[in-house]
Amino acid sequence: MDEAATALRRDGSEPIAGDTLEAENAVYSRIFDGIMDRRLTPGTKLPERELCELFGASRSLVRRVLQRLAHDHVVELRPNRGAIVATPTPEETRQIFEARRAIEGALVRLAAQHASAADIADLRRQLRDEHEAMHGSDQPAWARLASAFHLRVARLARNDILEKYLKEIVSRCSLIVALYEPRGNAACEHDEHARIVACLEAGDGEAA
Amino acid sequence: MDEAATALRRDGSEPIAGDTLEAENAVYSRIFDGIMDRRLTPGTKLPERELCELFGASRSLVRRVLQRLAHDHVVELRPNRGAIVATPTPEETRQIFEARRAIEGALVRLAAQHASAADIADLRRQLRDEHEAMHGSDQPAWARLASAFHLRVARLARNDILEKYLKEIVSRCSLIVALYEPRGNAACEHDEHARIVACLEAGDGEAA
DNA sequence: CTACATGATATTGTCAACAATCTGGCATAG
DNA sequence: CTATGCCAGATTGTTGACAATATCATGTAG
Repeated sequence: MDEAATALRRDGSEPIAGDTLEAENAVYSRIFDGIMDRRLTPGTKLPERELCELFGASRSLVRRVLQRLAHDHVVELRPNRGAIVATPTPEETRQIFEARRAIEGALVRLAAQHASAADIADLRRQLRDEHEAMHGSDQPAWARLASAFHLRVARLARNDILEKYLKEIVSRCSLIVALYEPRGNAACEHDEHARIVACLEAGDGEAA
Repeated sequence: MDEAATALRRDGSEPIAGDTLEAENAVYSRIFDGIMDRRLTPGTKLPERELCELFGASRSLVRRVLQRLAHDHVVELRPNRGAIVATPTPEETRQIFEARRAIEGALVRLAAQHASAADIADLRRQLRDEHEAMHGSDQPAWARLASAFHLRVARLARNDILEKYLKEIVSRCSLIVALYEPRGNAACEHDEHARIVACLEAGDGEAA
């Protein structure tokens, strides 16, 4: 019944220690990453006591982290009934994809304006890793790299606000694929990524 | 010294009561509105004790509200030094306007797809009020109506995510004009609003 | 007069006990 | 057999006291 605990133990991280703020961010990240990697799937209960023991953290800290995750729409906070990993409804799913399309489009346009040669080189290197992982059998690594690609392009846009929005939306997409695609099928094509890099290099932002 | 308290008392609202969650939302709204109306200006301190007494709320509730506002980037939470109304830096200002342009563009496109005749009628009515307020001398009302217009268009897009993002960004814009435009000058033209409505009616979303 | 240390006060951060609410099993009635 | 009511245990929500830290005035040395 300690589903969350066993899932969270498999992340190979260090125990949490140090400054309070540091610790809070660490707990946040470990749960967030657990969701991104689909070790924590939609509907999984996140009992406070369990998280406290697992991370050696106080209840108030765990509580703050859960509220942050709730604000990011990655967990759902049901009054008096505890937190669970969020399960997007079909309507939410539609809106999430729509919003993603809109924001990623804006980001790519901005990235095209700001990208330097070095940035493009980094991106190509990333692309090569992705290619290898795709042909290798390391499926989870593939998925991680593929979404990292999107976030990297976002960073090139030099707009922290839109970047943060995309990060939030990507994490919600992760919930959706966990829900509706039991087998982790390819979400987006590798070739598309390559084409986007080419367009960025040409400074053509209209290739969204 | 009770700058925040005096500013917040001028909102003509009822005292807070009822369910805890309800009360939390009420406190959140009153502070948020205070910032939107520029009664609370950037840099204003928001001491916990003062807010507790003013709203008759517990410290933990006030604390949660401040964390929410901090997550919205409307207040800044300085460890051990309390909360203040956020003061956007020039770089943040640039990013905020850039993000606003991007998101509002996406929203208008979507609104054009979804808007019904009744929606357009509502919008025109809103526009008329705005027009009156502009020619009358009620400057604060004018500002409120003008930003309400943007949020109404956003609602027509039928995308809660992008709508929430715009709301966040609009509130940060409010901070910016409070900072950089001591006199509350016109932020955007009334005629532009009229043109946008016309484009929506024609179903032409490319008029951003 | 300025700069810096010092201590009293005020404010925020943390924790642990208590209260309120939900969960799940069991008994009972239909 | 299903449905309903109820009780014990577990979980979450809230409060108030205490600890840690910052603020500000005062005093002192340069």
